[in-house]
Amino acid sequence: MLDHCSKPARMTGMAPRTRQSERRRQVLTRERIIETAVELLDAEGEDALTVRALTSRLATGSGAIYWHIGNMSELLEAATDAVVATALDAHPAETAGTPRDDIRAVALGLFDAVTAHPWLAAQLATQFTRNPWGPVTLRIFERIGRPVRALGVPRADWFTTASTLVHYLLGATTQTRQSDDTAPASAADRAAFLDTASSAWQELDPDDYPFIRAIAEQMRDHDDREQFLTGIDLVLTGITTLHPAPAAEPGERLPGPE
Amino acid sequence: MLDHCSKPARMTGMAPRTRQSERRRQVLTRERIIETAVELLDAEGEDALTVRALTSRLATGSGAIYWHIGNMSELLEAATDAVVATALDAHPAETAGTPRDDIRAVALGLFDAVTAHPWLAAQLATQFTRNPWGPVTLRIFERIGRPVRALGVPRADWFTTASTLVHYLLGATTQTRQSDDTAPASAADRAAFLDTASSAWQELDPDDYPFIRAIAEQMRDHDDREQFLTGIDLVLTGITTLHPAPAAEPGERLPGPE
DNA sequence: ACCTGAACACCGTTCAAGT
DNA sequence: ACCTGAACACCGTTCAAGT
Repeated sequence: MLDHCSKPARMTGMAPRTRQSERRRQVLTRERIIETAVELLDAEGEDALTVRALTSRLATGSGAIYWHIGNMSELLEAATDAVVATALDAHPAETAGTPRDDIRAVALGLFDAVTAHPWLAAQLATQFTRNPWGPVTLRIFERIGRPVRALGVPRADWFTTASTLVHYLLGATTQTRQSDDTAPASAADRAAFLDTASSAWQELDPDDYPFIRAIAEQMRDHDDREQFLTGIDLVLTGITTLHPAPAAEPGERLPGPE
Repeated sequence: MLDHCSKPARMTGMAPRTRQSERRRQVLTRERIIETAVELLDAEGEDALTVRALTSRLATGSGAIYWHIGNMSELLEAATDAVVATALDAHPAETAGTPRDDIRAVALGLFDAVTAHPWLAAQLATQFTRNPWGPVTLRIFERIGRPVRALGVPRADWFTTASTLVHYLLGATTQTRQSDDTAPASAADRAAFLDTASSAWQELDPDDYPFIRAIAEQMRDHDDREQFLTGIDLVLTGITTLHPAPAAEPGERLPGPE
């Protein structure tokens, strides 16, 4: 008989077994803490997620939180992972037609998640740098990798190709938003922001920033989502140019080598 | 006559005028604070940069810091910008031959800076998400944009093309490193890390993570720098495929349209 | 103009103690 | 096993006061 739990917060993915049917509104679980964290982040932004705020929302003490969760950055990771998971599940890869569509679906899922949860961009970036092969990265990588394989990319290039796509994806989703954490920008706010930025760019020193000055108007008129998809297409073009796909009927499912 | 400085920390790029020749070792300036911040970050990692640590290194009070600097995140931005600036200056764009070489030079400059300053990856990511068009992004964008233009990309696509490249670049540099902040990983540490990660991947559920399992060995044997450059080439291939360059002598300098 | 440093209003985390 | 909540060791930032 092993003492399976003398130190807390270890069994990461496992809900504590419920003996009868417990009123879930009352029991404190890891899942409930994560849920509440996401609510707090959505409602009041990243700075509002403190253990004190959690304890008051959950009507417990800080010790209770730490019994379930380990520490704050673990909670942030779990919250990010949860949101990313549902974002990716929103577009199940099997549904779409071509591998290209699958990749676009994953990309748009992430993009929409970031606009729905303004705190997510910063957390994705943090997760990605602090824990490059943590659950969040792994999840995205897997979802991108499958269509990369189906695209007909040779096995030896799977890792490199998927990495490139994921890197672009993370870079792009991560820059996508200029609102502050609490108030998702309205369309008007956004236009105003782009307008002032664009004007500021035109005032830059012509010797230091000729290129920025040259694209100032383009940037004012650009649409983030569209630009995002164009970038994906550019990377996909690179992939299919370097690794021309084996001939196949359009819409047919490619199993990929091996 | 205008009172140019009733509120502090406003004249961002301007050194306070020195009347005679002041012993610079003694005067506290914005630049000296930034320098010290970088030293602190390099030596002890991101968590070690506190205003208390700064005051003791600089032998002042916290108020002195705030007279020059505004707040902590402004300091972080300035430190990041300073390091990025010298990283990009290490490979002046004019030196290299083709636009492709210029782009690679910028990319490698950033890559090397991130490995030399382990805290930089996280800060780049933060700067990029919190302040998408701040000085750091602008600087990189300009440096990438010039060769994009020289590549012969049509004017209408300058912004989109440069964005894609920058997004990939940031994503890739940002994931590049798994050491903790204080101890840059030795080659052996790195190999051990990749080895355990690779093994862990092989243990993943075959239903949930077939792709990750399939690339586990590739990832163990991969080299970050090489993978980084391969990604750049892939994106460049996408660019030149979508926008074939006008014919020109190899090595000849293209001014770009307009 | 520039700097001091005590004080304020927070943090995350721990841990003896309860049930 | 699970939770309480006071206490600890920090933070960034402010501001009256000095020169």
